[in-house]
Amino acid sequence: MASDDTSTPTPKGRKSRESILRAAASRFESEGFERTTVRAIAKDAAIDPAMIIRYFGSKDGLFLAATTIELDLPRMDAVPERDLGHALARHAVSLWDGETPGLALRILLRASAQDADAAARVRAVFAAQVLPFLPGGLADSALRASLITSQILGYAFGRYVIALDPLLDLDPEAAARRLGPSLQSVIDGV
Amino acid sequence: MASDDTSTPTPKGRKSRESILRAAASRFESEGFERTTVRAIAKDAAIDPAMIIRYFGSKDGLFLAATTIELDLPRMDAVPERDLGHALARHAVSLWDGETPGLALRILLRASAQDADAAARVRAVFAAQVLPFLPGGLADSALRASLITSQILGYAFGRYVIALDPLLDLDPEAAARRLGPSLQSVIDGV
DNA sequence: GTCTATAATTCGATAGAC
DNA sequence: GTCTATCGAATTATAGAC
Repeated sequence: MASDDTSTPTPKGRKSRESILRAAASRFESEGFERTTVRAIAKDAAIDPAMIIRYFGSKDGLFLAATTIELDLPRMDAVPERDLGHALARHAVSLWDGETPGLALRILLRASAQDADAAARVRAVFAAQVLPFLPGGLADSALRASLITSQILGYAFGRYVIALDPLLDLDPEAAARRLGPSLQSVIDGV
Repeated sequence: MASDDTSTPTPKGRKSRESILRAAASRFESEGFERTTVRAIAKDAAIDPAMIIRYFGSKDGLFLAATTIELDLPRMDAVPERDLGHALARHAVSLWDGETPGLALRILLRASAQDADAAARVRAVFAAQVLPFLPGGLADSALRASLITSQILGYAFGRYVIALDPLLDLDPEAAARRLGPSLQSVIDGV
């Protein structure tokens, strides 16, 4: 996966670049990486396929650009330990929904089922997002972080990939209310 | 996806058919459907690629044959409601591990991230496996079943797809012990 | 039942004109 | 910066000899 990128400072180039990224993200989300063709993205973006390679170097480079995620760690210092599950649930539910960074996360989740690099990036995201919020001195913190990660991934997978209807019907607050106790049980468990 | 299948009653044909299925399942699990080529399967099975098409009609047909799952519903009538989470966890953990039906489930899980049909089959499997074991008269049973499904899928995804190290280190009993309380909290929740 | 040879597509990526 | 034309590789699937 080459990460270099032809810089295009002109306004026109920038506009094309953005329309490519939008089209790519949409295709990657709905069809996955493998089944998405550069040609289809180009058609959606009303741009020549050759331009995509020019801008992003390769299909892999485009994928990287479309799934670069910058996450801001929320402040949870003030959250009492018994409310951590619900706080994490609220954070996760809102994170995965919407365009930024939800879309990139959903793309990455789907891709991680086929690509080892994408899987490694998912692991890295969660290692940075979950572990820091576990109470200090908690036993088995790495395992608990993995269990919490699994639950959040399961929620996202059930909702956005498998499309379990009852999950799709949940609004964010209701989802957090349902997810919270299960996350909390991981923290409270022996 | 054509499901017809050239019947091959001869012993030699049967043996070839089985070696193809073994090789296919192995490839599908480790590389996913898209990146697995009929040629690679044929090479693993020491058989000509044309034979695979002859036996299974198409790559899709082979995938179907390799992921046909027959699940026996465990008896849980005698399990008290407060132990249901742990019982479900034990059942799920052992189901996903091993060769039968674990291998087919793991293949299907990976494929469901890319293929809508596979996703539908995963939904169907869980609808049949989880819903019947929820206590009668429980409110929001469809939603609770989906939440339980999500947790189990998350566990499987974290362990077998993303490969979260702390989960890989768990033996079946320890995994069930960790998973149980979280599943139970879905049953106990308001 | 098995294999050789190849058809028919499709894809990512490149070269080069404008 | 954009597009036309095309290359070269890889794939599934088929036809037909043995």
